[in-house]
Parts: sequence; structure tokens; C-alpha cells
Amino acid sequence: MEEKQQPNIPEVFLSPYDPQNHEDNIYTLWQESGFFNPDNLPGERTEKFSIVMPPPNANGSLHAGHALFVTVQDIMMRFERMRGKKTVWFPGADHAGFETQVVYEKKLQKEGRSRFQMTDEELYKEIWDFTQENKAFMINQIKELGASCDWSRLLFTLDERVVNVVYQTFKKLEEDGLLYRGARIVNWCPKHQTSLSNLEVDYKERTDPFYYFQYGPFVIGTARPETKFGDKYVVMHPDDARYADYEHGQKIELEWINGPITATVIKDEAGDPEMGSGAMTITPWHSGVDFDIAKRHNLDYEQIIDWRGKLLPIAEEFAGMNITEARAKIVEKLDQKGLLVKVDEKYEHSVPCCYKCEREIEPQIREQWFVHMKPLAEQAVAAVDSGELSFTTDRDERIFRDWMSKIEDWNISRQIAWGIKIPAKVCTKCQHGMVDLEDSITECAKCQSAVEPDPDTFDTWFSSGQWPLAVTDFPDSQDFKDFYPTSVMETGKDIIFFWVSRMVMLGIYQTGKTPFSKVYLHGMVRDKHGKKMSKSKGNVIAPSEIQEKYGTDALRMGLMVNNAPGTDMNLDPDKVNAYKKFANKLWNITRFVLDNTHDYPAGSEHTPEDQAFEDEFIVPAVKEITQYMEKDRFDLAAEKIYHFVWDHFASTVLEESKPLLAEGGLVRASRQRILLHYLSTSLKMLHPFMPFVTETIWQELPAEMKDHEILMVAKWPK
RNA sequence: GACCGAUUAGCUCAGCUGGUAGAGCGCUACAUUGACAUUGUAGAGGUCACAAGUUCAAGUCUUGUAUCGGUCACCA
Repeated sequence: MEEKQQPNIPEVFLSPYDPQNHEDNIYTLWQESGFFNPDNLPGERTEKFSIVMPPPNANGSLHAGHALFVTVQDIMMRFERMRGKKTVWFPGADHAGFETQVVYEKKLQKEGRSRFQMTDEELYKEIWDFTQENKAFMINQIKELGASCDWSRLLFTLDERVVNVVYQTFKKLEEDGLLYRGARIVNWCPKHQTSLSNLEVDYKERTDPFYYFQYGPFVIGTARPETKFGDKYVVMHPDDARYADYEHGQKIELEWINGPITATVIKDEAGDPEMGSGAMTITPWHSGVDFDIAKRHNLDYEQIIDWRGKLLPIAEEFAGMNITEARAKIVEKLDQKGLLVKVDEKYEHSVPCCYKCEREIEPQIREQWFVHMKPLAEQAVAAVDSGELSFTTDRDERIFRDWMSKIEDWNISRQIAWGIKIPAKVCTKCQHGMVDLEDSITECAKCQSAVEPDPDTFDTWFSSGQWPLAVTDFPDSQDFKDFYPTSVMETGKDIIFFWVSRMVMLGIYQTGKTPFSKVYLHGMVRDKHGKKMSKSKGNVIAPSEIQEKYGTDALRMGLMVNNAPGTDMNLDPDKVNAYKKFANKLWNITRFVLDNTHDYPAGSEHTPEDQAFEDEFIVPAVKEITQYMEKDRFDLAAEKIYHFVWDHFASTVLEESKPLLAEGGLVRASRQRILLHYLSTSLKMLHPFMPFVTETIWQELPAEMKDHEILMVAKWPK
């Protein structure tokens, strides 16, 4: 009884583990050690291991998805660091072009302001200040998650180094004939006043009326009567027997919305005889399919709807109306003229919408920069074929190949202020575009007319696609030589096309090598019932709140255990709580071990029984866990360690040790040795998952137990 | 339209190359001045969606069916 009041343990173990008391200090310890930086790591390290962090958007606070990727990548980093590799994790922050501008526009709206009342320069300046503030906040949150990244290598996606790489690539694409500027159909968002890439368009299911109109001798169908003012071509399949009497190019006089017009018959394979009457009119300015037909036959095209979604003067009495208002009135007028044949009220189709505001996309023709993707995609696929690039699941590889096989040219121009300026001049007369990094071009190369700077910015993903190059400081730096290609790209499966595929293509394009040799994709983090987290549902789980309540280590374990890679995972606070208890279990195990080993005679040998015990249990456990780690099965490794520590170490080894320790002599010493070995092995294997509590305990252990004074760089057990 | 995934305990999910099922939470009973109540012990609860096939043996492989979910493409 008396002895219990003076246990032989550091005082800190007398009360339960409290994460709040230790996490900040431990992170400071790591940071001050300098070991986040590969140049400072102890020992000889030849094999390299590097990860480029997907830079979080500097426009808000971290969500559960961030917590997941930080955890997964930190586990990879800590594991490889302990295995003696020269490790570096490059952190970053993303200006996130359109995303951030949308966030900021909402903020402006709340304040009763609008981006359209400001100059681009004013807007840019305000968003800059906004992101810098968020960036600092966000970096702090990443640190709180325990991220062992090298902050001396932090990069922001608008830093000069990034801009330089992007400009060099832009120039090279032009020189290689892979870049063109042209008037093409783009996805135009009338609300955000910018074009979007195909990936930024969502298709929404709608049921709308579908109208059939008498168009001269033909019946044509449409869901969009408001685009039909300029339709003066009627298209049908060349083999459609119903229209055999009509010649390609034949002119037909007919009555249309605002009076008589002359229509021209066009025979084109795009006409689908199965669809409606088999005849259709086309609106090349506002439809991709129609645009292609018009190009094939060199037809005229004219803009019907303006950039804000209102009808232009060609609509005569309907000019200035927005399209939804005009639609009903146009139908009414055609009906009065006896040209409305019938209406199908239940026409189901999907319409393209802006992925941010859900407003319908209005296809428009606009001069934009495009990149020819096919040659780039071919190289990317070749890298997968050769094994230079691999995916952790076959499924992801198939998805990647499939997308590459039907890739289309990429519109990289955006009409937003918040982004990297496109370094180009545009002819004021013929619209010819010229790449101009030096800002030295003063007249059009084609027609010698005056030029002006291209007002547009790059699609964020065009610069993000070159992130591994910028981060490693392509082309001449030591980092580039040491760490490119990086070891693994770990990111969300939702951006495999947006980001991963573009990095692969542009990385190979610039260096001849894939930017990373392996792709590990994680799924979405959902709430405990598998529902998507959203502010409107009120089920958003903020990582910081979980950390405050259960500790960072518990959150990390909760995100890893029982969550197979690549699948969506549910975050349940009760599950996190289980790992808070686990951290405390480890804490109390340590308390018991230290209390019973203070008199351990250093260097004493095992009894044969204890040696056999070690061989039978510790050795295979370490082997199995290490194999899981090597296969990126952190979910299985975490669970295995959990059971090793709780069910085997605590419940079995420790309990069985109690009588043996009481025996004294060699039996006691041998058992002490086992307990110490179990403890240090457990701490090491658990460290990648629960870095804070394991390092906190490590700092309290006697020096003779450690192969390095900091657990983060201690040796992974064998 | 094309492709993909899922269907395992009350809930949310693991289960690798085939050998009669696991985790967390929840539930029941008992214990407890003991390293730890952020505990321990014991227990209830699953014909692993359905059908057929391969096999000595299938949650695990093959085929089909049903239900749910996702991605891509497209529509005059």
C-alpha cells in the first residue's frame, strides 16, 4: 500500500492521457528537430521517398476529407522515414481559381457588393488578401493533424516559381503545335460569366415540354424554341428515304417565327432518321453538335443569346427577354401562326449545368485557348502500359485508361480575375492569338493590326497539372534531381480526371517521366450513416472539433481502421472515442511497464521460455504488420496493431507477467526485458498512426530503451 | 446508352492468393480499492441479397436475377 504512493514512474503517468496537454509540445519538438527536412535526417539514407501534398484550397477551413488525406500521407511518410529512407513531403496551398472566386463572390453578395462593379485588379487584390489569411489558418490546422511535412518547402500556387513553370509549358505547347486559339463552342455559365471545361459541367435530369413545329414542308422537334430564330438550315440524313426528293443545298421558302425566311437543305450523317421526323434545324452558335455540322458544310452562324442569357436583336420583338420568359411566348406565337404541330409534355432529357451554381450552361462560340490532348494522352497511357505508372487498384487504372481513350481538346481559358494571367496578345482585328512571355509583341503576326493583352486567366487545373514540376523546382534544382518522379500521389478519387490525369500528361510532356510512380486514391468521407456531409443537412463533422474532444491520434485511427482504401468511408465520433480509450490504454500499459522495470538489470538475457515467446508472437506480428504497410493496407495494419497491443500485449502478456515479475531473479529480469521490448515495438508500429501519444510516451522512456531520442526517426522494428 | 461498385451482427463497415465469419458502437449479466471505469470477464445476435455452377471445401471463384449507389457519354 505504501509503495503505491511512490510509484517508480514519471509523474505525468499518474493521470489519464490528455491529448490537449501534449500535442502542441510534441509538434514543436518534431519541428525543432529539423527532421521534417530530408537534408537533416540522421544516418545514411540513400533510398528516397517523396510525396507532393495535394494543396488544400486556401478559401476555407479543413474538412474531414483533408483530415483523411493528411492522415494517409503522414502514415506513409512516417513509416518510410522510420525505415531509413530519405523522406520529404512537400506541402502547398492552392489559390483554387474559380472555386475561390465563387466563394468570394458569395461573400461579396452578402455584403451587397458584386464583382461586376469592380475592376479585375481590385477583385484580385481583395481575393489575394482573403486567401493569405486563410492560408495561414489552414497551415496551422494541417500541423495540428500531425503532418510531418517540410514547411521550409511550402509553395503557394500563385508563387513566381509556379507561374514560370506554367508559362514555359504554355510556350512549349505552342512551339510543338499542341496549342491553338480558336472560336469554338464553349460551356458558358451566364451567371459566373466564364467558360468552363467539360469536367466542370454537370448534367441534370429534367422533364420539359418538347415541341414539334411545322418548318416549311418539314416537322422539326425542339426543347429550346428560343434558340430557333436564326435557324435557316434543315438537316437530314443523306439516306433518309422520306426526304429523297430534297437535294442538298436546295432552297426552300417558308414562314417562320418572325416572318418568311429562306431555308437551305443540308444532308449530313448527323441527322438521325430514328429521332422524331428525322429532320432538324440547327443553331450552330449555341450547340456543339450543330456547330460541328455547320463547320463541315461551311455554314453561317449567328449569336442568338447574349452572354447573360438574354435574346439579341435578331429575336426582334423578343429581344432583351431572358430565355425562359421568351420560350413560352415564342411557342404561343408559333401556335397562333398555326405552326405548332404538337407538344410532348413529358420529354425526359439531361441538361448541362454549371457545377457551382446549377444554372443551365449556354453553349456559346468564343475565342479561347485549347490544348490538343490526344498526343499527351497517348504518352500517359504508354506510361501505364510500361508499368512506369501504376494504380493501387485495377479499377482506377481502367477508369484512367477509359477517360484517356476518349479525351477531347482542353479549353484552358477562363474569364475570371482570380488566376494566372494568360501571357498572350490577341489581334484586335482578326482575333489571332500569340503567346508572348516577354510582353514584346506589338502587332499581329497575320494581319499586322494592333494587338492587346489577352484578358483571360488559365484554368486552375492547367497550373495544378504542373504542380509536381513547380514543387520540385523543375528543371534544374537538386530537389528535382532527387525527388522527381515522386513516389506516390495520394488524393481523392473525385479528381482523377481534373488533376491526376493532367499531372501525368503535363509531367511526361515536360520531363519524359511520370510525376509519380504510383497513384493511391481515397474515397469520400461521409457521416456515420454514410450520408454526404453538407452544410444544409447540418451533418458536417469538423476535424478540429473531433480533435478537441478525442485527440488527433484518435481521429487518425478512426479514419483508418476498417476503411478499405479507395472506398468511401464513414466517420463516426463514437468510433473515434474508441481510439481515445486506446490511447489511454497505451498510456496505462506504459505506466505498468515503467513501474515494474525501473530495476531492470540492463543487458540481462532471456529465459529460454521467454525467448521462445518472443519468437512466437512479436516476430510474426511485426512481419504481418510491415507487410500490410508495404501494401498500403493501412486499414488492416492499424487494426492488427490495435489488437496486438490491447488483446495480446495488455490482456495476455502483461497479465501473465504479474506472477513472473513477483518471482524475482532471472525470471523477473527476463520478463522485464519482454515488457520493455513489447512496449518499444508497440510504440514504433503505432507511431505512424498515433504519432502524438507514442512520441509523448517515448520522451518519457529511459534512454537505454531507445535507438534515437525522437521516435519519429527511430528504427522500424524487424 | 456505356462502364463500375455495393448487398456480411440492431447501426456503420472490414474480411488478402477459397478451409464452416470479425471491428467499433449498441444490447444482457456479473465483477472492480488491482497499470487502466477512457476497465475487466462472460454472453446474446449472422442459412455472409437470391439462384445455379466449379471444388473435398465458397462470404471469398464463374454465370444469371433483384435492389441500391456511383462515374462517364449523349439527346433535335
